[in-house]
Amino acid sequence: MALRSNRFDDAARAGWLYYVAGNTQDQIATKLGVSRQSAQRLVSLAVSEGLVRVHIDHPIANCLELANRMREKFGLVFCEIAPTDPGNESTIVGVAEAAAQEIERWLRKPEPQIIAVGTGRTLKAAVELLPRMDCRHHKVISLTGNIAPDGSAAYYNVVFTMSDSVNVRSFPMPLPVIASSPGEREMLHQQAMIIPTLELSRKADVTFVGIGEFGNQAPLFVDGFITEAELEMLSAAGAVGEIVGWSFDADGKLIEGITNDRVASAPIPSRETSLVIAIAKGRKKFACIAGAVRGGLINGLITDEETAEYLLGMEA
Amino acid sequence: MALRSNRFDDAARAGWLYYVAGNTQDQIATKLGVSRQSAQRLVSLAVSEGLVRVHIDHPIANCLELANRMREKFGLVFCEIAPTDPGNESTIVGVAEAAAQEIERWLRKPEPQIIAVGTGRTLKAAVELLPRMDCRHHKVISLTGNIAPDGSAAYYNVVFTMSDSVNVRSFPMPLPVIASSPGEREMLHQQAMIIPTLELSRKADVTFVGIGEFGNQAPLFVDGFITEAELEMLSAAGAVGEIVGWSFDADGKLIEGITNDRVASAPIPSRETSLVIAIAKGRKKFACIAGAVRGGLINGLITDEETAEYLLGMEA
DNA sequence: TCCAAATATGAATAATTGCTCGTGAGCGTA
DNA sequence: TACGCTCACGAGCAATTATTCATATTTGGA
Repeated sequence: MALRSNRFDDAARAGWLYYVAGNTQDQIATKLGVSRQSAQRLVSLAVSEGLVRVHIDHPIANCLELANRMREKFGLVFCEIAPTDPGNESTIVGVAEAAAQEIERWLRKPEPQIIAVGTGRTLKAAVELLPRMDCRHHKVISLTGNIAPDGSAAYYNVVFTMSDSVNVRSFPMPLPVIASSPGEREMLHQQAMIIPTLELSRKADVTFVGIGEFGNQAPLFVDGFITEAELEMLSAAGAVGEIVGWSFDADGKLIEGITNDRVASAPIPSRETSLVIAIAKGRKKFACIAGAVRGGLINGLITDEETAEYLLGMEA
Repeated sequence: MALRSNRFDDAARAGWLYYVAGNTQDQIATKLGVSRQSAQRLVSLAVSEGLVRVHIDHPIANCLELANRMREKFGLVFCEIAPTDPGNESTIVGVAEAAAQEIERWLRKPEPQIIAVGTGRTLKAAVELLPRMDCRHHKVISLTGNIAPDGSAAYYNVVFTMSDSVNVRSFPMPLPVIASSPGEREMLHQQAMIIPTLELSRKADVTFVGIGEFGNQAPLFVDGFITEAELEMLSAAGAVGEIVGWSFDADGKLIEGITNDRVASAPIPSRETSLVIAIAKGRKKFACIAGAVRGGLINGLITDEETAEYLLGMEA
């Protein structure tokens, strides 16, 4: 441990000398008394371990304008657009960074906040970008269960990742994501450990969720929360996307039955009294993001230029 | 203007693609439709214009420990130590970054704050690092006059620099730094525009100041606020440093007379009721920083490892 | 309209950075 | 002790980035 933290210390120092003080790796090597290659490794370790945080302090005009038009067209309370990296469809680093920024903004508030979180790859990436901070006065509530179908801890659950860097009172949900029957879901929700968490989720000041798409890459299916048969039934019933397990159609209306009568997640908090911010981008998600905004399942959105342009281009 | 902002927009986008999305400059050139050289220039423009902000999210153990020992030894309420770049004595980028961080922390507070600021190169560098933000609810007060001896605006005044990026209610002092006589100083302080500003400075929640050293590089002298004769008289009287024009000796006691009876700056706010943070580092400043902490002229300090080690090594 | 100064561009080249790979030290195990 | 494994190290080389310089192109005046 001492070794490890010493290594990180060196990495941080190398990163500082490189990015902040503007030394070359050669100079750093001399100053730290290591070889140039080692200095290079320290710098790259600092980057890969997220010790080095970069952000661009300039509002890119196109992003601002798209955000305004999005708020206008879809009546969003909050909208933030990150640049798109053309030709790199899969990178989520832009929206993750923007989301981290926004989550941090909430965490910095001195008044105690109730922050609810869903799941998802992008959300998880965002949470990993959070700086170390001490926020004991806030509460972070997971809207969804953290038990994977095989009984292990669900990988894309976000609450635990957050506690790596942020000291906050957290309320995970020791539940599966989708119960085996409506009755079981009822029973689970009666548990003493769950009731106060559900209660808190209803009072969330702000909620951050991902949006899962349908299709053969559907995260609900890929992660094993639903079977292929259920996936097909849901698709046949018009499902295009899902938020914390609640499947909805192209108009953002929740699908009746199938899996929705046994989703063990808390309901999406009210958009009347709180801000529900979705973080999602990319072509595969166009339809489900469109559904979520159309149906008012969310009133905040963090996405990228390409997605915003698609959403603004489509029929209202 | 459109061109300029467009250029900055491109630079920001190039910087984003480079530092955040991790593209090479070649890829950026293709994506932005410019030559590789132009892409390189855009990236470097983004850096030099401060559009790219880097910071290290890892507490370097040695810096933390030094800060603790500083607080202990000198009874400081606040102390922050930035890494030293060995062999680059002159760089102030480390403490400037740390200071910017702390100023930003105050500016982010939702409750209205009264923030007083002094002058100095390091403080100015720190303020230039502030991100764009909207803080209409705070007030920023200059403790010192902003009129240079030749009648122009004093270059190292900080309030105007701050308004470049931060939208805040600012209260500059349209005064010289040192009046020609005690009587003139009295008269100036009776002006209707000055009285409320002086009043506010007394109620500051936090104050950020630089510390000027004496010697032939003394900023007070170099910037023409005092004559060579005055500099020598002050030195002979034991002056080792100066905060917003108030000269003090090695024990941090204000010098009597000479220039101190006509300094037109507001007094340094009370350390009983507010936090007075000095930002200073470097060998030339060892003596004056030591004086300021010994005499309790300040109760907060942002400096670097080398300076902290010197201060901790000396006789209390 | 024309000229001069300032500015931007791309080619060439120099400097820096990143990667691969072979070596050897450290370490646990048979 | 010998063996095999992992891992950090640095040499060498490939890739990327920064700078310089000569040449256009724009801009602001007369």
